[in-house]
Amino acid sequence: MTTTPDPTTRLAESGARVTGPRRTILDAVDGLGGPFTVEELCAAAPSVGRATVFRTVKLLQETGAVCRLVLEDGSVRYQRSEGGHHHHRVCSECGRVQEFADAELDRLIHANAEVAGFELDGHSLELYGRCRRCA
Amino acid sequence: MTTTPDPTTRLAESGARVTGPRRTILDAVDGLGGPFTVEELCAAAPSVGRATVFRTVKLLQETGAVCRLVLEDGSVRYQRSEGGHHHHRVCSECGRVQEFADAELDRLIHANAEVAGFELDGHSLELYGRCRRCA
DNA sequence: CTAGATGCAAACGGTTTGCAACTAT
DNA sequence: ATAGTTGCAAACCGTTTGCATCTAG
Repeated sequence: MTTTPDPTTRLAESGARVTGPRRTILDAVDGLGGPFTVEELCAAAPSVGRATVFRTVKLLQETGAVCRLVLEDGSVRYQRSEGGHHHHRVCSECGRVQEFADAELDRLIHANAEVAGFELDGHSLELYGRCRRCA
Repeated sequence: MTTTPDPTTRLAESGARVTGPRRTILDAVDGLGGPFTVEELCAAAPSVGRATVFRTVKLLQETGAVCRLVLEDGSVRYQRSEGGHHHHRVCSECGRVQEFADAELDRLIHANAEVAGFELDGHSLELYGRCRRCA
């Protein structure tokens, strides 16, 4: 199976420094567990400046440790990620978000693009509803 | 086939008034043709106040005459829509966006949710790449 | 006639930036 | 030693709001 280096390792490997504030933010992300706004992350890591939180979230997105997700109403949240290509199931009840991959779905998406003569670079798919626990 | 009332009719049917500014905005939307930002729409309808443009875009979204779309980089644009459930193929080259529906894909998405015990309310799917003309 | 719509300008919330001080490597 | 990182505050940008005026129905 694919190795999923921990966020700190990812940072180092991407050439970024592993600093105090960044560790603090990574801990806060783990602590939050679920999807979070930058605002919430700031609250969870009060010792770190706002600008640094924004900069770090962007950095973590680039390294794949965190992924951006767009809720049904268009608002933006982030969440700890295993990285790689995946989609989301967003629960409108508890707010939790499941990552999932579905090769069959991806295949069909590629087929759809092909038929339309569309040269596919990427795609995003988000499911909205209630998770097993909340349904 | 499904009747797709023109935007003006939609407005009237939804109980909203058909006013001068709203007509101006609808014309501007048609004039722009492709996806647009509110900023661009303001420029295309300079006689209408900014706030009204925002309010009207929201209104048009609600009536389904216009749909919101999220680009790969997370930025938001709007575009004239036929309404109803559909997905998008976004061309990164020319910026054009094709609406499409794909029953087979929708079926698979529902199946995916079902297997996961997820009670699906809705979903969004956006394809990114280059359209036939640009590829 | 009157509820709904408009324009303006001010307020807003989230995000970015310039810069001088700091620190991981 | 030095390029990368941080904190702060100010700037920014897209969007919303309060309010007095106007107008479609």
